[in-house]
Amino acid sequence: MMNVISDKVVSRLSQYRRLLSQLNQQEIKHVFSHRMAEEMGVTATQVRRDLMVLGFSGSPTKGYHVEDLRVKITQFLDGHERQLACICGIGNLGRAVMGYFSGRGVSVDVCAAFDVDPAKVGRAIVGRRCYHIDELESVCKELKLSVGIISTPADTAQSVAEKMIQADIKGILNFAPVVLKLPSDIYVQNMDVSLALETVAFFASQKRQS
Amino acid sequence: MMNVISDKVVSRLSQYRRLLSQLNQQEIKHVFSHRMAEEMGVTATQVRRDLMVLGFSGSPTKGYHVEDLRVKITQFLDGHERQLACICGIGNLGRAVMGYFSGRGVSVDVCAAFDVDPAKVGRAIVGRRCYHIDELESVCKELKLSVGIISTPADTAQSVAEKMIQADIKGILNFAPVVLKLPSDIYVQNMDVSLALETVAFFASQKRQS
DNA sequence: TTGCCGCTGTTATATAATTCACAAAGTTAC
DNA sequence: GTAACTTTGTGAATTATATAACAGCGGCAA
Ligand SMILES: NC(=O)c1ccc[n+]([C@@H]2O[C@H](COP(=O)([O-])OP(=O)(O)OC[C@H]3O[C@@H](n4cnc5c(N)ncnc54)[C@H](O)[C@@H]3O)[C@@H](O)[C@H]2O)c1
Ligand SMILES: NC(=O)c1ccc[n+]([C@@H]2O[C@H](COP(=O)([O-])OP(=O)(O)OC[C@H]3O[C@@H](n4cnc5c(N)ncnc54)[C@H](O)[C@@H]3O)[C@@H](O)[C@H]2O)c1
Repeated sequence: MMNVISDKVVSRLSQYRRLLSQLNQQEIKHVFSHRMAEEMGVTATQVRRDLMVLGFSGSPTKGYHVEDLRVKITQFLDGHERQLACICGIGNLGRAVMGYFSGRGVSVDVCAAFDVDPAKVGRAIVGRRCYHIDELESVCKELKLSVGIISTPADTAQSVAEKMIQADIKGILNFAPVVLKLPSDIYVQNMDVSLALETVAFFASQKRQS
Repeated sequence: MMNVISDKVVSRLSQYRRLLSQLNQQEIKHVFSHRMAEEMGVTATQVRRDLMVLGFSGSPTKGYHVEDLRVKITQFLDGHERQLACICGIGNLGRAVMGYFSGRGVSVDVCAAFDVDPAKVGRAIVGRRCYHIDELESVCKELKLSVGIISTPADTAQSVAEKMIQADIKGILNFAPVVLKLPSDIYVQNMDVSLALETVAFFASQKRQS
């Protein structure tokens, strides 16, 4: 079994890559861990530690080669093939997400949309055809999608997730405010905006008193 | 200084409250930690440990009183007054968030919107007037807002955050894919959807190989 | 050359978060 | 009444995560 890696490290690697792309555009060839750390709001030690998992070496005098490191991270994160995703629930949020990730050259491409609303099914949403949720399995298997995004109402999220699993999807990004009950071999990340907002509100009101 | 509490605990408390509201609607009066744990996908010990910070006691025979606990959590999280928030950047994502949190009876109310686009400023967005970003300080101070949501493009997020601080905002929920550089007395939570999606994609592709 | 200097890579340590384990206490069975 | 359960509350142990510490190396100044 492959050496286990925490999702925090993966997330930071993804952030490093983003930063490296920016540095690349600014024609910066080399960068020190301190610089990366400062831009990302972490410590230099953390940066070096994270990069250890890649087996990528920098030079003590020049730092890390920006483009080489970017490529190395991309190889590590994306493996070989580009990742494809689908999204279920093309409401207000779903449409925004779809518009953001569809097309533009980011590393994950959201290439299929699903809904149950007859007003949406069959029509094109931000340039992609919207399928009926019943077509999920066939479309996903055909396109070999491995990632699903749930932006349906909370009460349908569980059933949508189960349909995704039927369609061989292995990772889910869930915007619905529910805890999905799924087999442990499915990776789930919740993006619960309400929870996040309430957490921010709590600390904001605490800071207010001081 | 008040005993420090981690954001993870705050977030879970908020989730417990959500669950308790549901149980309340189902007319369930008492609940055991095991039940709550199962619904939330955590351990029973964690539930009890989290509830310790409230100083709320359950009964070994009946468990926790649903409504009393809900009220206790609400007092703890919201303090006394209802929290008010503003949102800057009424694009695709901002409009969705605005529509979701404006009005409906959740604990945080997004009651003011700001943008720079002349096509939006002055008009009503999902029932609320959209102000120009230059009015941020005066409006926020007048309404005593303490929370800000950033959904502007990445390259303007830092300047928007600084304007929020000028307006006495103490907590920020940031959707823009940048690390904000702010004084340490401002609480920031990043909702980086791209990072989350890439993280999910990574683990999905890993599961695929096994 | 020689002796610093600043950076990387990595081990050791510290802190944070979670789980284990169990005493205390109410309930039920009989 | 009391023995057997069940669950809470919480100190202790464990695990996860982040920081500190430092050896090793190459450049550079004198
Ligand atoms: N909009 C926000 O900013 C926001 C904030 C916090 C949480 N959320 C959560 O995100 C989710 C989506 O929010 P939204 O505002 O876009 O909701 P929405 O009501 O605008 O959209 C939901 C969409 O899902 C579709 N749908 C319903 N059942 C379906 C099914 N079984 N299969 C496929 N599609 C189905 C509906 O037809 C609709 O188009 C909700 O769970 C909501 O709680 C949204
Ligand atoms: N839409 C998504 O699903 C998604 C996903 C990941 C990240 N994001 C991030 O969220 C942010 C918003 O995304 P979006 O899709 O809504 O973008 P958008 O371009 O649709 O909207 C941006 C809005 O911000 C306004 N704006 C620009 N400068 C401003 C300023 N200085 N003050 C106030 N308003 C200003 C613009 O007029 C526009 O209305 C971006 O940073 C984006 O990277 C969005």
